[in-house]
Amino acid sequence: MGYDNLKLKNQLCFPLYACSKEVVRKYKKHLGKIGLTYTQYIAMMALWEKSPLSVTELGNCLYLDSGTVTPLLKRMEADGFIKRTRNDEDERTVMVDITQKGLDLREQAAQIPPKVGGCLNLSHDETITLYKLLYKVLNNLEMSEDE
Amino acid sequence: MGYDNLKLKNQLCFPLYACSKEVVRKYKKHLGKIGLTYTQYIAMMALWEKSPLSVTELGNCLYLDSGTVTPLLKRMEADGFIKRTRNDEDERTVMVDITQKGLDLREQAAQIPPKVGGCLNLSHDETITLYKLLYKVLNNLEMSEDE
DNA sequence: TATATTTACATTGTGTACAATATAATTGTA
DNA sequence: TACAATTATATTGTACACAATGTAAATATA
Repeated sequence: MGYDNLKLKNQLCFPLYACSKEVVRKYKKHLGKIGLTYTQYIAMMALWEKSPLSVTELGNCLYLDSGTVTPLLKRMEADGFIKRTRNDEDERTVMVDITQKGLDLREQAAQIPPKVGGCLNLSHDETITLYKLLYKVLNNLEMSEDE
Repeated sequence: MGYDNLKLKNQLCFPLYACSKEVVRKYKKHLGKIGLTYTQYIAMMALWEKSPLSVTELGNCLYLDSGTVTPLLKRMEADGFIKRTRNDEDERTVMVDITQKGLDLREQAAQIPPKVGGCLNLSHDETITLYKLLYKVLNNLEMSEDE
């Protein structure tokens, strides 16, 4: 009985990948109504809390690189949610600020997490356990950058 | 203290999304050497185990829709890993088979999961717990298709 | 202070990912 | 058996996602 570790059922990565995709898909249905994609939504969450942020800082918060963040921010600026300004002190860095339109979105966005959370149907303990395990993996992966 | 449920730290979906992305990134580094992307890799896993599969069946296995699967399979066919054949009995369905080149890949692919698994650094119990919680969420999301 | 290095973003190219739509084959039904 | 409805796949358009590369500004060093 060979190749057991190549069965989808025996993978940890596959349910992780599929689960992430399905949760994001669920979010998208709600986010579409307020004009955000999922990636734009997590960018707004970072900015609602810590604006202004540089492009690099935002990318680090979200585990995204500049090839993703730059076009993402351009679309968000075109939609009027944020503003990008090149820093006066260091002309290399671009600062990202929220506009009033971006701030106004917060009220409606706050309704969404409980709706999606309800679909997951986990107990409080299960939620905490899953949360901790995910961050544990995330941290462990950062440790082993080299391999 | 408003909008606590909009902080990245308080989200479950965000570590899920980030974790999935980082694990896939880790896989990619190994998969590149054998000429596969991550999505192609999980498609091969499904096919190694259950080939032949129709496009729809494969899409269901992987939680992917035809807009993703069709171009994916076309690239894999161009690379010589699989073969697509329109079914004789039902001309609507396309059957996907593995080629010899695709079969030969299995040996090298089998080396990869333990390498990535090592980076996750979870105990046996933690791995089982995470696995079960991910499938629980995945199943619960399928139940609540409507909302 | 000239030059090498580093840093911060941006660009390019390839490959997903999915909603919405289109198309052709099959099946159900009057 | 015509024709409507369904099914299976493909196409289109938009938006990530990242590796590799490019570029300009800032910093370090001889």
